[in-house]
Amino acid sequence: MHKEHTLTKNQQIIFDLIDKSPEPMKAYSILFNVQKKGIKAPLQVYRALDKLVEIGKIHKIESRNAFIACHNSSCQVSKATAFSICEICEKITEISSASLSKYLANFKDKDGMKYSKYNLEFFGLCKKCR
Amino acid sequence: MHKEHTLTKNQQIIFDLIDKSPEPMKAYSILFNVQKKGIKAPLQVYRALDKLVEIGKIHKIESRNAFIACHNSSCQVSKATAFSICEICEKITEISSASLSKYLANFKDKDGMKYSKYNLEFFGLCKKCR
DNA sequence: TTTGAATTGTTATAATATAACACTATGTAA
DNA sequence: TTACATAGTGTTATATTATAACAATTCAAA
Ligand SMILES: [Zn+2]
Ligand SMILES: [Zn+2]
Ligand SMILES: [Zn+2]
Ligand SMILES: [Zn+2]
Repeated sequence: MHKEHTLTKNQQIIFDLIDKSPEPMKAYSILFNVQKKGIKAPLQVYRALDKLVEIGKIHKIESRNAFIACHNSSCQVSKATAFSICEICEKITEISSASLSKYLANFKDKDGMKYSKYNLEFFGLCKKCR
Repeated sequence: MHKEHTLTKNQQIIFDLIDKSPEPMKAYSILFNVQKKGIKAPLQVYRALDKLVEIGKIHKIESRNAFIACHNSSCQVSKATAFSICEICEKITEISSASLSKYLANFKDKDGMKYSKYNLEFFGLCKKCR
């Protein structure tokens, strides 16, 4: 059902880095880490990030200005995202809950407005930090 | 039940500006608008914004780096926020839905983690732009 | 093989946010 | 009242995040 996107060289380099990272990465940290691979300017990073977000390979954690690889197979585009964020250790996990996504996908506000996209960020303390 | 916070001079000036604004305001636009009142530096703005967010008088729209006054009486702190964002005209409204907030306040993830705070941003087209 | 869309490389700059430090107000308690 | 703590202020400098503009290149579809 989902279209395969062949990543370009820069996109692949940057995706691999984010995918390997145990935590979300920030743009300039990505830049620092890929300079040895020939990616030298912020724009090269941001352009790859934009594309990777667009095709759903990564998501942006808005409250942290950081990027995380998507490991949720039912999530091929960044249109319905939910994250769990520990406010102490900053551990961030993508939430994959059928009931949550169903509830939010069907949510209508008072005007009957229906939404094509949402992003939800939960904050609290993870197991380890509690 | 909720504690009244007496705003300081800078906090009041900045709150009044945001509260009067028909749309969310960005920090440097706020700065520009309050310079005639003697607030000259970004830090003065950010400090007031931090405090106003903390006490729930305003909220930050994370995906837009913008600030909006809270008009939701049941929302005295910024711990459970939901917004509707039109992707064309950028009209942004705070959503006040008892069922939504109840659902999210009780949401537990797979690990049984319960959250103390959340922020939800819905994207779509408003009435006018549809 | 042309042609158009996407991607790249590059320099410069814009926009958003915080560090550090000295000072001032304000409230609370001895 | 005096002392103390907490919060707020003013200021300069700097860090962090993100985009504008333009020329060159790649690559697949018509
Ligand atoms: Zn995902
Ligand atoms: Zn933690
Ligand atoms: Zn509110
Ligand atoms: Zn609209």
